[in-house]
Amino acid sequence: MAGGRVFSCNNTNSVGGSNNLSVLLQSQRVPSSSEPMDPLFIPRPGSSPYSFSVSGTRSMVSFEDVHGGNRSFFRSFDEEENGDEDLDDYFHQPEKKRRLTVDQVQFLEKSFEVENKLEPERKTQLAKELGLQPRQVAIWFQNRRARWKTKQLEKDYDTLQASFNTLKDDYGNLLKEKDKLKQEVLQLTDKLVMKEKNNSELSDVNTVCQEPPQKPVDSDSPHSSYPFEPDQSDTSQDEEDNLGKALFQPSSYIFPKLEDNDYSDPPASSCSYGFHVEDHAFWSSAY
DNA sequence: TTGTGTTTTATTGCCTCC
DNA sequence: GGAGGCAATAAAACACAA
Repeated sequence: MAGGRVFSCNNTNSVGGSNNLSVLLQSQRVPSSSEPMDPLFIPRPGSSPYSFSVSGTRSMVSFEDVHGGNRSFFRSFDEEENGDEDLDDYFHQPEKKRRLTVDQVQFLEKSFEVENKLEPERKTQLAKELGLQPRQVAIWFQNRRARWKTKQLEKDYDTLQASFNTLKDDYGNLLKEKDKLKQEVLQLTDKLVMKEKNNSELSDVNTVCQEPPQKPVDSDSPHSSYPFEPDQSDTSQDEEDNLGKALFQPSSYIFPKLEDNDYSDPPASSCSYGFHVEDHAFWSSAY
């Protein structure tokens, strides 16, 4: 193991330590689990740094720069438990990594919830309260922030995954909708073509059966191509004819043949649907 | 009991800020 | 330049199946 710090003071609570510790702490104020902690988690004046129960896990406490009170605290426990012969081992063991007690961790967790950054004052205070080195507290917060960040990343990943799936579904639905609409447009186009075909056949029959026009053809007349127009007063019918004519003039188609990719790149104006510029003018005047 | 994977504590080196 | 944060990593402690 790298590093030269010695946090020795091996206190393995699993050796019946919790019970002894409880006895030892009987005279001290032990908050119940339901008792709310100080909001900033700076323990009350006069309360002991060990005023929490140790719930029997295998945990150890290290304390390098708090030899005074804390060491004597644990010496009391260990002397009771193991006797003097263990003390030498106790204080001369090679350095080992020590887990914090459950309560120390709980304390730190609460404090972390309040604020995940550690100002020097709070660090010192927490260290004092928990009987740890300030550096240990700092390290704990650092590692805790790293764990929090990892969790957060996992959450973010899940969120992104979920919204990706939603978007994917939406896209699939839109594709289906697009195909459906495309089919509809094709059907309507066919219908219109058929209708126009019938109309023009009917018109041919009329031309054959009727006599030539009596009136001279006015070349300036807007209806010059329709010499057999009905009464001029019937403007509605006239407009209808013009509309039908405009719709199927080669230069101004309203329903162009749809190519496979004609939706992939929307036109400059998504409302044009393949109209020529002059067709827009026509529609403006027609309505 | 042991092998193995996971979690926790701690170090190191680099970076940023004051 | 020192303090503090972070990422990467080591290593001890722990959990658990076989």
